[in-house]
Amino acid sequence: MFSSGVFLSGRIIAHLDMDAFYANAELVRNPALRGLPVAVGGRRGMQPLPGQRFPTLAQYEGRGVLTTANYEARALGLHSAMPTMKAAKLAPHAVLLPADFDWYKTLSRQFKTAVRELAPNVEDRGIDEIYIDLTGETGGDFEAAIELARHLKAAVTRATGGMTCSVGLSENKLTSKICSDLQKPNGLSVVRPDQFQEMIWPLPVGKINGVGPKAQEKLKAMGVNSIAELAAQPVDLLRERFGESYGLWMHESAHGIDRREVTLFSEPKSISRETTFENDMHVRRQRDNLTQVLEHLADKLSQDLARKQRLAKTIGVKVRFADFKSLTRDVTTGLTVRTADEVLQAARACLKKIPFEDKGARSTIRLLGIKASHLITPAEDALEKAAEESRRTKGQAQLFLDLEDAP
DNA sequence: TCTGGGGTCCTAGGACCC
DNA sequence: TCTGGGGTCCTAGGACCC
Repeated sequence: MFSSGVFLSGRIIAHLDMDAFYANAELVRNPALRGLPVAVGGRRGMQPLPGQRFPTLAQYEGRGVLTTANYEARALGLHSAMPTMKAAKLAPHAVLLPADFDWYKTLSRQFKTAVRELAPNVEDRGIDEIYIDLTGETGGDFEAAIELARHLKAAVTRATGGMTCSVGLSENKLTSKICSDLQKPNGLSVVRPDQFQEMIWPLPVGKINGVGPKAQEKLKAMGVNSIAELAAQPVDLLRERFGESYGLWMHESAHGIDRREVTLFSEPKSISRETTFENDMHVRRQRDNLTQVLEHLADKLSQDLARKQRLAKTIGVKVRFADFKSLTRDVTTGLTVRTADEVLQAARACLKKIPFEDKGARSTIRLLGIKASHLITPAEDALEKAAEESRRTKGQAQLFLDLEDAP
């Protein structure tokens, strides 16, 4: 029998974050990279120059940003989301490898499977991160959780051929996420319920997952930089400045309150494909190229829909102009969309709504994308069609009745 | 140094219906 | 002839995250 204490005690949630995931994934299959500064990014097909073992940033030409830099590369000032050309100026001799998502997904599955074998309550947060509810495994005891976390870390390293991760332990997702970042790489950090103020309050507000650059800027203007300073703000003031729900959320976050559960499954809400061109394209003069791109995106998107067994009620397009301003347009037709042709047709209808011009800012684009949303399963689609059919026939029956009633 | 690609959630206005 | 308030759906944009 469980003692009632188990139910009265708080939760224990772990946040597990793989260290420099893509870069370290490359090291796993190519140990010769060990010790070298390695960045992942750029386009496919880069070859090492003659006499060199690996392609380097210096030889990169074109658009894009780094997706990851390992710790050796970070020491040279590189970081993810840095424009590749800027990185090349900073560290021309760093190794640059193109992203190989199939390989990263393989390793991702491996580490998640290893974790689930020890603790099954896992929430996916993308390719390299998970939350784990350890309440059941530990009875809410932090010493037991630390022990289990050590096992989890070892299992992850074994399952991935030597990759490390950092783990945060606390009573909720918000705090564990902050906490896993306290010691990196290969860290294990704990924030017990009575340690929130001592350990988290001194940190900058940007450490809260959900407080981004815009909110930080606004808070700074109010004289709020640390989480402690945010916690000291009257909740009404935050609601006034940031909106009802975001203001309240900020206030609660600053006080370590987060009731969100670890969710084991979630339905996909949208599926999209987009691409940035090597060179900007003129919407009229390069119409044929753009058509090809659109067809390719529609093709890929319909494959994604098929793989995930979904149909879309809404299709949207996204365009980014040469000046980086973006526009979106979407359509909901009342029909569900599935095939490449159907996606393409809907996407064309969306594009018709975009105010392109012959010259100037609205004439040249750098990105084109298609998005499917309001997704339903084939079973739901069949149900809705049946319901529609029944409404229609009922409507007809009603019409007949009305006619019969008529004199 | 010009800025990738895949997502989620929230807000706000207008249409439309009751 | 003027005037409600609420609910839901659609659309566009923006902030944020990995």
